[in-house]
Amino acid sequence: MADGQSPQGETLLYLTDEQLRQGAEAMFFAYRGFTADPDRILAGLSYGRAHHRALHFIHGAPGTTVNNLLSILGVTKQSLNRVLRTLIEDGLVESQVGRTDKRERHLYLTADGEALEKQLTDAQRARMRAAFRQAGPEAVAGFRRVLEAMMDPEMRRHYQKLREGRG
Amino acid sequence: MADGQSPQGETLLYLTDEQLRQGAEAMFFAYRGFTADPDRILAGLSYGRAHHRALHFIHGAPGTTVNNLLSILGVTKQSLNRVLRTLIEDGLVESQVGRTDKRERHLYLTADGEALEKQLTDAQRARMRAAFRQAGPEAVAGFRRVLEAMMDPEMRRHYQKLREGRG
DNA sequence: CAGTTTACGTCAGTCTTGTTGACATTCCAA
DNA sequence: TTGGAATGTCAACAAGACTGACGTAAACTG
Repeated sequence: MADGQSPQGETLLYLTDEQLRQGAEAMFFAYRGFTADPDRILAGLSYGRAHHRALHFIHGAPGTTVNNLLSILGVTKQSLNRVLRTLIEDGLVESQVGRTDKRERHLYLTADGEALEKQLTDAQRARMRAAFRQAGPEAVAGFRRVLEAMMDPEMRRHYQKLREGRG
Repeated sequence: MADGQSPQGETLLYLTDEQLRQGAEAMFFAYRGFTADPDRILAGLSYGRAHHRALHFIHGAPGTTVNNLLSILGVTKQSLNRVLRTLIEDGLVESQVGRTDKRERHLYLTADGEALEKQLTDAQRARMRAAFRQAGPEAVAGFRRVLEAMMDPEMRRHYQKLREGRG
C-alpha cells in the first residue's frame, strides 16, 4: 500500500492498514479488561459503570459543579442526573449549593463515597499496575502518548486540566 | 508512596497511584475518541456500535460461527442474535448452515456488508493513523504492549489468534 | 427594573444493547 | 435409541444513553 512507505522511502510499518486494524482490536479487547474488575464489584451493588465514572471524577475534582462533570463525562444532564440522584440518596455524594453562585451545585464524596471509590479504583489499578509493570516505563510513556493523540481536542483539554490540578 | 520506589531504589514513577490514575483517565477519554467517528456514521443508519463490532470481526474472520463470534465479543448469544438478525435482514451479512454440523451458522459479509465495514473502519482508522503518526513508532509499540498486558487472558488469546490468521 | 440567559432538576418517551428464561433443533455418545 | 450437550431463536426485561418539554432560581444585562 502507498501508506506502507513514507515519501522519503522510510518504512512506516506501524501505519499499515493491518497495524491500524490490530491497534483497533487491541483497544477493544483492552478496554474490556480495563472495566471488567470494577464492573464485577458494581454488579452486586445495583450500580453500574456510570456510577463509577461519577465517583471517579468527583473524587479527582472535589467541589466540581454538575455542568463541569457533564462536559467531562460527555453525557446529557438527564443521564447524569439519574446516576447522581441515586448516589446522593444513598449517601455517597453530597451536593452543596454554591456560595457565590447559588445556581451551582458543588459535588463532594462522603466518607462512604470515598470508600467505594477507593474499592473500585483499587480493583482497576491492580490490573493497570500489573500491565504497566510488565510492559515497562518506555511502553507506558508510549501508551499515554498514543492515547492522548487519539482523544478529541475537548477531551484532551479536560485530561490535561485534570493532570495539572493534581500535579 | 511506597510504590514510587522499587526495592532497588530505582525510580518507578510510572507505577505511582497518580500515574495509574492518569492512565485510567487516558483510557476513558481515548476510548471515547476511538469510537466517535464510526458512531457518527452509524447514528444515521439506525445501527449501533454492536453492529460495527459484528461487521468488523466477520470481515476479519469470514465463515466464523456464531459461537466463535460470541466468545470474541463477550456478549450473550441473544444479544448478538438481535444484531445479527437485522444485519442479515438488511442484506449485509449472510448466514450459511454448516455442512458438517448443521447446528452451526457460518457468517459472511455480502458486498454491501463489506462496503459498510470499510466505511466505518476507514473513519476509525483515519484517527488512529493520525494518532500513530503523531506519537511515532516507539510510542505505538509501547501502546500495544500495554494494551496487550491489560487484556483478560482469554481476550488476549483471541487477539493473538486474529493476528496470526492475518500474518 | 424588566427581560434574558445560565444552571440545575424533573417528567415522559424512545433507542441500543446488555441480561434471563424458555424452547427447538441437531449432534454425539452411552 | 435415548439423553445430554451444543447451537441458535423468541420473548420479556433492565441499564443507560438520548431528545424534548417544562419549571425554578439565580445571575446578568440593557
